Amino acid sequence: MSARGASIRNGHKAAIREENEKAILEAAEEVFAEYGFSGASTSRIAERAGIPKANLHYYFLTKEDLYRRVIDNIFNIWLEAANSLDESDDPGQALTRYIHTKMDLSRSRPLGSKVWANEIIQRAPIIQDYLETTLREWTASRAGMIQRWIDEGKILPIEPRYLLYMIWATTQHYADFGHQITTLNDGRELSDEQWEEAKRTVTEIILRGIGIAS
Amino acid sequence: MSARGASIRNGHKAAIREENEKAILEAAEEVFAEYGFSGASTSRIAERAGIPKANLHYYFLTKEDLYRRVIDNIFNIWLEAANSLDESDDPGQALTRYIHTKMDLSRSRPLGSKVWANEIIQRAPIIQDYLETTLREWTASRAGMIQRWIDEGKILPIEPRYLLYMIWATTQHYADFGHQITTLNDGRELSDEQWEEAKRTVTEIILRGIGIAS
DNA sequence: AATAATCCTGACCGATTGGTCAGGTAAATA
DNA sequence: TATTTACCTGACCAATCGGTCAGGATTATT
Repeated sequence: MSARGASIRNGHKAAIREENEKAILEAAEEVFAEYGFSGASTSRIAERAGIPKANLHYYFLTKEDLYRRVIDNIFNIWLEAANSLDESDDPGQALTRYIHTKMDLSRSRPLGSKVWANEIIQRAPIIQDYLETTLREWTASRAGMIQRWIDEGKILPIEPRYLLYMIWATTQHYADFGHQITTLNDGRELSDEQWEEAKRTVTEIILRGIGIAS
Repeated sequence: MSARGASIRNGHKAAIREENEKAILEAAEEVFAEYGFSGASTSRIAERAGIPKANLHYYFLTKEDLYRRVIDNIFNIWLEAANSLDESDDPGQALTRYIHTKMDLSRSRPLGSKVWANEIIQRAPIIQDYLETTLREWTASRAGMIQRWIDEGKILPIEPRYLLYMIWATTQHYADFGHQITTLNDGRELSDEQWEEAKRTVTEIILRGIGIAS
């Protein structure tokens, strides 16, 4: 236990801190994803992290502190993925890359998407400021980019915002409603092949839908 | 109070029962939509319904009973809307009607959509049997219908299930993520005109995306 | 070896949870 | 009018909630 990875580089105490915070944050993401902020209990999070509740409160003063840390992590991952919709001459390339990135994220980090969904459904009591600053600016800039594609005749005239919402909705659906999709797939999670076909279908419909031949 | 509507037809007692159950169910839908099953508290529901908590437990034995009634109502409304995707020769007509119905439902009954979303995110602890019976059958039948359209060359070959998921995701997004959409609309809810444009955009992209010229 | 800093946790706190119950009030029935 | 039935609720219950705290254990520093 005392000779693992970070513990050598950072000293024993620092390593313990690192490990425990990580365990708590992972457990918290699970529980917040499933039950939302109010429905989640710190004792359940502590139990899933394998530590006493009092120890959880040693690392994170309050439930809200912990929640904010989880949301921060998710938002940063989301921001990174958002950059894949970059300024590009070719809307087909840019949108394909963005949709694929978001679909991959829905598969690799479904919990983050669920925490976000819960937070929005509850009217964003914690992250409203994110929505009004970072997200609003990002959306405006990307909507402007799409509008330019329209003005240059590269895609058909559609309201850019509703296209963005459609991409968000469709890709995140595979995370947030993953349980429903699994159930409708006879209880089995989508296989690699099915996942690829879903990505292809989603991308094709959207690109063709805005007038890009694939 | 004693001379209103149903009270005349059904007697005073029956009218009281009707009114109270309705008030409780409406309050419950609000609270369950916002906080999910575990996060919702019966005292909060009772308070919002304007009655003492003990009276709520007179009409609904347990929190789960009440939740089931709310879910039942929502599922029936959903089933009714689902029929708008009927057997039809013309996929363009059928899908347009279905998408419009689902969009209208997202606007008129956003709470129901949110309760459903919460339930699925929590892995459907209560309604798993619905998913495995009614929803599974409905989906299979509709997927078959879409496949026939493909076989007849009426639409492009895409996996029917992923088209259905796309329609569900996109339309329900306007209910579940309504707060985010409002925030990105400078804090104002979508106007009638914006709503119509959203419907039009969604319908156009999907229909064109599967090869139906509009 | 002594001291300081950090990690850890059982026991506890007041508040809230879902739910019960005895007993009261009002309306329907006889 | 008398009696049955249904509606209503303040007070209460054990369990759980988020959070605190005193004090022990371990590691780092001097």
